[in-house]
Amino acid sequence: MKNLTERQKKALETREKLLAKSLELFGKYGFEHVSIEQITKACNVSKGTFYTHFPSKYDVILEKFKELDNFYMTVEKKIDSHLPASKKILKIYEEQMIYLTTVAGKDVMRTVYTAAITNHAGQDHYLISPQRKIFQILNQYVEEGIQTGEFRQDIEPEEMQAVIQRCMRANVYDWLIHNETFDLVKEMNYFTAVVLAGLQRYP
Amino acid sequence: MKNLTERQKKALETREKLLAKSLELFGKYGFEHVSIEQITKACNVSKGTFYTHFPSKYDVILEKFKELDNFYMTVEKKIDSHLPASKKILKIYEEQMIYLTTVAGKDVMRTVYTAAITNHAGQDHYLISPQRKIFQILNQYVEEGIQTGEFRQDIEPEEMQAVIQRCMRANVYDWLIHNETFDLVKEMNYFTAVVLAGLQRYP
DNA sequence: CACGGTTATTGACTGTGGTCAGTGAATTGT
DNA sequence: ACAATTCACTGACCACAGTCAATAACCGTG
Repeated sequence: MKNLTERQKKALETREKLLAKSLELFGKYGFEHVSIEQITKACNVSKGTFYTHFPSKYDVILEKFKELDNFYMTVEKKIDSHLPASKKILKIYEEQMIYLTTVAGKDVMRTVYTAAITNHAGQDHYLISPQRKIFQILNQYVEEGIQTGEFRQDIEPEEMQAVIQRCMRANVYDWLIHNETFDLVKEMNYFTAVVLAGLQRYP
Repeated sequence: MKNLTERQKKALETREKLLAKSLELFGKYGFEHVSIEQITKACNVSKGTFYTHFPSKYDVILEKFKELDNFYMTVEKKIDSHLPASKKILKIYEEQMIYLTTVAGKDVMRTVYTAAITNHAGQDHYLISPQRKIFQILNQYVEEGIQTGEFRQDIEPEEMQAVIQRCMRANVYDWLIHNETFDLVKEMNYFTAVVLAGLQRYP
């Protein structure tokens, strides 16, 4: 990490400067009210430089979004391991939604969820990448729930995991398309509770 | 409808021509690979003319999408009124998903679902408009299910309706972000079955 | 018919995301 | 130390969605 040439260090500096300034301006004026020119002028570099460091305007946002995933490392530890799987899932989703509304913000999420749809590259979007920590945690909870007999036994774990994950996107998407008056934390709790009831073995 | 001046008839003709040609080209090359110039040139009108008839490129697609809603009028009649509410919901969703994949197409839906997110007008998008026939039908089924005691009694009808509607968007959205190998009809059936199980009174 | 108002139409223009051939300074090889 | 090469950086350029002042064809009214 430290064996960089002078030139590479300069380049990295430029990149960091662009990244920081981009996020600052996006935060201040909103993603689509900030032009690349505005960013590069504020950093005293040319427009082309932006594109040597980022494939597109959108990728800056994605970078921030990916970084957010680190957050889940800490959340996992906050969850009491003795809780039943369904409670763990509800809890981690609640924490996530609080985070999305207060830290990430609607603008970042809007951008990510839009880009996932208009993804023209061959492979799937990061949004559904199995690499994401949040999915690894959730998948583990689901398996746990099946093994302890808390959840139904007639559904394959992979399918149950897909259902749980879709559940998350459903609520975030609805949050994004509703103008205000949509309490993401509350809605997520409500919706997920219903889904979890559907996954539970009847008592 | 017939008391139109010569001029208005010509204008309407232009509009129809633009609409038809747009949809033809979108179908052939994909929404974002067709430019407004391309459309207007093919219709022998100027670029500005397009914008006197449509607020934006996207609105042409929305027009088609709205028209699709007429489809539900006929579907409703196909459903056996003696079925339990949950079966009716599953059935109408199945019909809808078949329609979306075979008639509407991923490109149209992608456009609509993207526009719903990036909606900057004050009001909500057509996608969640209570005016939509499909929602009126679904809401009726839900109320039916509550009244007959098929569904839980501890959830407000509005909330249950919101859950059912979100269920639909969840599956369509996931269909849009997955590259191929996503069977919308099957996934919808699966997911909705779980949600309906969660809404049912335990036997 | 004539004339004033209406409105569909035009196309040059703007703003913006993204491209790319060219440049020169840092780096590497000898 | 010098030449060859790499690559961060430049800015003119392109494509395209959307705008708008000007125009001309048409309309209703006297």
